Amino acid sequence: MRAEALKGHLDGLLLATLEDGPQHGYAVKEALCDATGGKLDLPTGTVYPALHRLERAGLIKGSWSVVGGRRRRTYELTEQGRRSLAGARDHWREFAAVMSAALGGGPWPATN
Amino acid sequence: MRAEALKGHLDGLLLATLEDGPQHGYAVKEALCDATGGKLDLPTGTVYPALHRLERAGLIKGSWSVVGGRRRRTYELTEQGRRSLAGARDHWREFAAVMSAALGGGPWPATN
DNA sequence: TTGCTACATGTAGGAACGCTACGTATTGGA
DNA sequence: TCCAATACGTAGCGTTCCTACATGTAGCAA
Repeated sequence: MRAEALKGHLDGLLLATLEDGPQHGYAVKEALCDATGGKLDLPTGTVYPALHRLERAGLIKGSWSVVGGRRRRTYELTEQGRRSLAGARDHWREFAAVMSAALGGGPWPATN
Repeated sequence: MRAEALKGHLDGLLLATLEDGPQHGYAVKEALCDATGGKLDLPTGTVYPALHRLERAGLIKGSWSVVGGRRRRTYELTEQGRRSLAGARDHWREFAAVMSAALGGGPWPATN
């Protein structure tokens, strides 16, 4: 996976991962890895700053806790984050349509 | 269309536009705009530097000419560029699959 | 008890990319 | 005469993600 390919699309992925319930950062990273069959194994230096950015933007809300002697920062979607996620999905659909139209080679890949 | 969304995907679009035959920069920009129903109206400050980059990378080859009193730099795909385009299509398919898997909200948008 | 791995969070610095804003020049229509 | 469309270009900026490093706990194996 090219490094730059993700640019501008990471926020939506993080928000989507938090849609099913609150998660701490490391769990979000693992969930994304699992959901994509290991194809999206983000470095922590990518995940944590992105979560901080989302929190500053008011899209997620974090709170500290301690589980098993390890401190955790658990994040949950805010109402604004939920709206932003819906927007991200719309934008992705439009972007993917534009890319497929311009890139050619078949309108849509097989659902494999 | 978000500004950052395109990052890392522009090269493939430009190469795909040149696949059907040589084009000059401005025509490439127009072709992309047409192919996407005006949704991808790239500024010239994006197109020209990108073409220069592709030429430096050896993926396209440019030559000057004058048409109607206006100087043009016409670009055509190199063999390496053709291979790169095929790779870009593969990468896009994989990236789109990963995004759709992680973003949720339906596996693939309708083919509209 | 030493060492390693997994878990869990964080920052500093850098590289890449696309955009904004500008500049230059010609053609042709209002 | 003025402006839009055509056609090319660059400088500088902001954003983003990555690499590399730092910190600390828990648990397991040697």
